Amino acid sequence: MNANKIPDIIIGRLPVYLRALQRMADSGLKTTSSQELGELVGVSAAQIRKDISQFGEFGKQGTGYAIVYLIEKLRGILKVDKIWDVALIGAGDMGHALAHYQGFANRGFRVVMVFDNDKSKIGKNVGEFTIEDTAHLVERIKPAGIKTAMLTVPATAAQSVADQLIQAGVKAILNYAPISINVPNNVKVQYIDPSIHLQRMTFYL
Amino acid sequence: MNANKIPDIIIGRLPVYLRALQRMADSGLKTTSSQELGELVGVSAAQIRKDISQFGEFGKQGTGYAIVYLIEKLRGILKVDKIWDVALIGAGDMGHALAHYQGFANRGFRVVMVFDNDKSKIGKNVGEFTIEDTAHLVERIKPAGIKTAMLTVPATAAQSVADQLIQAGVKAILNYAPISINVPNNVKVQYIDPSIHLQRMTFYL
DNA sequence: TAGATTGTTAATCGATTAACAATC
DNA sequence: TAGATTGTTAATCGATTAACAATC
Repeated sequence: MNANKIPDIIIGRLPVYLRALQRMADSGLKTTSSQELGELVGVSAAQIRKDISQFGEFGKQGTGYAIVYLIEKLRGILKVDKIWDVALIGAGDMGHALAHYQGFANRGFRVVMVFDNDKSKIGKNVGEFTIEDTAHLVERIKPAGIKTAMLTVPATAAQSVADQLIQAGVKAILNYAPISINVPNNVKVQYIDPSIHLQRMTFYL
Repeated sequence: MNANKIPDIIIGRLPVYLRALQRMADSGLKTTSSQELGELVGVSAAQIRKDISQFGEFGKQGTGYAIVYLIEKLRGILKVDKIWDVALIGAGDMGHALAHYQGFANRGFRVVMVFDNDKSKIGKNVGEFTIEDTAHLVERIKPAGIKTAMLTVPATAAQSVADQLIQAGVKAILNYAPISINVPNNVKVQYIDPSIHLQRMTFYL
């Protein structure tokens, strides 16, 4: 298994498989098949098998995959068998929702810091966090060794905050700002923009 | 131009082009090239040209694309040259953030109804909306002709709410619930799950 | 005109599917 | 054993890139 050779499109499907498997495990199921999992997530059985087999032989002919075992393997592959500290920049409505979000538990992440550049917000609390000044972002994130951040600032601020995050050593940015940002090759960005996602569907209406 | 022949992966890039073009227009630019736009959004110039040329000849040799004209065309293609009414189901933190979200303006959408099944929330206000009972979802959405909805309910409720939305005639669902849902072929779903997006990046850390 | 840039073709590259031997 | 299902190969399908004539 050489990470460099695995297509990113396969990596993108693994978290979806993992989510479905965890749900199966929660409901008490012990084993599943590529066909059953495929129906659940909307992917062909052949593709499920091909994707998983990139990383090892985790199934058994005749019986399929042991769910808990496969979950362990996928968590290891995706490196979410540990908890990643996440910095949140932008304490608007979306930032608040993410600071309170329960969906990071057991998925490998926890928010540990919240920043904003609005003087009227700095020092206030969001859930269990005290909003810090974005001006201190680098000096706070770098020594903490934080590699992951979520960006919920206005589009106009996104690139400059992203630059600071990169300077602070962040290598993965989940960008909620409605703008494409430029980052070095060794930094990953994922985009969440509800308008973009909706516009992708209206074409078919 | 036959919609059925356009690959979905191209449709998925058009909103990103549109977003960048609108930003260019806002900053006063008049024309752009496939190369300039490509650098901005992280796509090759050849791909930009190929994607756009699926729908017509919108550029000019030597000078490139007139930004406002291309915006008009893309908005027409994506059918966001009108405003789509959107129903929001789930008035938790994420639902509140989306109800207040300013980012739908000028992008083709507006939230018009908010539902929840929590008796303690029904009747309360979220921004300009009064939270309605999910039990009345079909009878409210269907006569209003709403085709687009956002789902911010718990995973356990997602499939049954999706079924009701489909019954109400909704054809496009933006699903924030952390679970894959099954829908008929003529209904589109897009998924937003911050943990999934983060897990897609931790592989590379 | 000379330079720039499109739209499109052909070539390349990559992803998905079908099929089946291996084997639990 | 018989049935089920994996892992993998080869074939198919689809997407991206490179290159360039057309032309603004």
